[in-house]
Amino acid sequence: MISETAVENLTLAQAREDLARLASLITDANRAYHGNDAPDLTDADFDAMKHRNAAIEARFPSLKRADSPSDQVGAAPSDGFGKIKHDVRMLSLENAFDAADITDFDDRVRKFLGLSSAVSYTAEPKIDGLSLSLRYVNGRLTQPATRGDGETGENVTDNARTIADIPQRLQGDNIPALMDIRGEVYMSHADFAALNARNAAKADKTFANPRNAAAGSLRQLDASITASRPLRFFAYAWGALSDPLAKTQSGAIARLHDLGFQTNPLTTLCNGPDAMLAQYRAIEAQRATLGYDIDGVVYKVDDLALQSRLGFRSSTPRWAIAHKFPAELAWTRLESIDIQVGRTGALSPVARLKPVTVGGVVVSNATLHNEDYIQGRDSRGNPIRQGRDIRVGDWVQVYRAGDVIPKIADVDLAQRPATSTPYQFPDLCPDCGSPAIREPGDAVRRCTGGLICPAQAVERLKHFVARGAFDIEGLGAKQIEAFFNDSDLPIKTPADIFTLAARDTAQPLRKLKNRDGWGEKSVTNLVAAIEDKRQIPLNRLIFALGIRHVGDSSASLLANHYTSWATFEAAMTAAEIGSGPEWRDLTAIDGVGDVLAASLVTAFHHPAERAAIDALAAQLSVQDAVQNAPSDSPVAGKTLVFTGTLEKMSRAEAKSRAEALGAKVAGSVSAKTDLVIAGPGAGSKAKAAEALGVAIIDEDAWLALIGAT
DNA sequence: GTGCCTCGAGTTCC
DNA sequence: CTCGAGGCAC
Repeated sequence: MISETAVENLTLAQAREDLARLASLITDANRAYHGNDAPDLTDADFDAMKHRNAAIEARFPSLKRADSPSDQVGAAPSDGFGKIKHDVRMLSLENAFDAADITDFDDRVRKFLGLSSAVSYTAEPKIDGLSLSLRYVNGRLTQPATRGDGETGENVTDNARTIADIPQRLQGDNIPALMDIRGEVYMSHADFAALNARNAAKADKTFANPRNAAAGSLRQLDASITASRPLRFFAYAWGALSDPLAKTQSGAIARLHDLGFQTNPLTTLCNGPDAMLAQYRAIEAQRATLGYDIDGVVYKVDDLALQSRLGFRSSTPRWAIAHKFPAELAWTRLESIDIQVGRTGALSPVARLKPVTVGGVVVSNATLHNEDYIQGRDSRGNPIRQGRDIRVGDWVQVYRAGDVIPKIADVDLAQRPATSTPYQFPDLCPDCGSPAIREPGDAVRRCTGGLICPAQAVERLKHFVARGAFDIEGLGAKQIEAFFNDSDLPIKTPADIFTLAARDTAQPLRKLKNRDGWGEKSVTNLVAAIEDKRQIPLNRLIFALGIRHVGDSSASLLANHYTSWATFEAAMTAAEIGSGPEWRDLTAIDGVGDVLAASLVTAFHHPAERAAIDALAAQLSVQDAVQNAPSDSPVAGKTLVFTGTLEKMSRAEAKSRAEALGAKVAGSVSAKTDLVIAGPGAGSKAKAAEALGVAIIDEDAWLALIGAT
């Protein structure tokens, strides 16, 4: 696909056409790469396309497109970086946007800990860069990794070694044998401006903002290029440590500084929310003169013992929060409203905007959530945007929520065309024409077509191959779309994926390798990737089915409860909604309520859906769930029930501690309960425990049991 | 019944 | 990342 007319022989018109084609191909390939989708192209093909694009641009500078791929950040494919699994996950932070969010945060912290006195927090600027985890073994830098998805990052060793702020070797005594030090790589305003000026002079690509410049520089495959880019680093956190750094967050930061790291000089200690908010205002006032980008202030509970008691929610720590500065805003025109159909049939309106730059990024789409949101109301009927509705043709104010998702903040009624009419939300599915119904009390309107609706079917398949589900390499969203519409070798249901190779072999013509852009090699790879997933853990299979209300976490609950596919499938088949032993067993799972249970049972009783599930299961070898008892704690694997008032810690804390030790915390006492921890005022649960002969201990005995003081 | 806390679902741009 | 809503504690 790259062998075309030599660049020097191109006519102007051909060149223009070629640039447009290359721009789209390269953009798609970049997207596929970064989205972990199908790698449609080999690196060699990708490089060839970029070279051709650059060559044509060099010969016809006037034709260079506004969206030229040579200007795209992060366009370099970076196959050269190895993957590194973080020992301790790199989490994100909960966000706060106003003073009330901060006082709420402080209230939650104190409530969780059962403290009425003030808590001390560190406050530091939130650097707008990219986070990096640096591993030091015996004081020597061994392995710097990017954040990645939090679980697994990329090894950027050579690049990180070129950053002056990152010590190769730590200073001082008593350096822990193993340390993962975390912080932010960033570029100063001055260095960013100089880099762009230098690049512009060389007709090289310029960067939209310092963050992109830092990210692009760190991801260079050639470390000498990274070395020529002036990157900096602030240390502010840590992962795995063989010895603690200090007893407090502020002490640990001071220690990091002593070890030779740069730490942010604006880090201060605040006693309670008033001091935190004062520091927020102080940092905001200095924002313009700092010389580097920050996007808010981060507060962390100072006492590390309290941090560890607070622990983590599924993806954020309870002991920290990011107080974000107000988002950047931009006005543009709303050109049209499109409706997308999701895998559950949800009709989601999307605003198509006249492209506008917001916070250094060109935005052309924005989410409109649902019908009410367009009309200017939230789900409770309260006005948003002072109740102003959104119409096609309006001037709208766009921002990027959390600096990512474009949303519409406001509408300029003075600019509204006199002819405009309120947006009419469709009541038929735009894809299959089935009625789209809004259940009472529901915010979304859903297509009732089910598997009949092609949009729903495709979205379900995309979910099936997504990360967390089957995660089949080389079979991403784009390939799913293509196979769904393929007349020779269609994939219409999950089972079709696993019969693909056999169907291909059965054909005399072997269509697979003759698909556009496909060859022997890509076929072998795809077939191998599919075979690789024929063995699948039970929880992944349950999640992949795409049953409404069954996400990642509920799928694991179900897998751990039923252990095997045979047991699970039999229980779902036998269950009746609202009654019977299977229903009671299902809804007794902590975290499974009536709605989720009904959704599961309905799916297994629906003839077409059931047929698809059976056909799929027949293709697979499902791995039983392994009960993991990670700790040797006496409560590991036990089911506990707390009742009455706990005096030394809150209920939430007791639950999270017990779970960290491998115990399951249930809400009510049953024959499966191993132990009841009863505080003063325990009533019916303690009685039930006595009746069932379940062991009962008091809070002090419980604390002794888990070795807490 | 009310008020948290989490999870699920949908979305954008790199 | 955000919103809605499910699930559970009080």
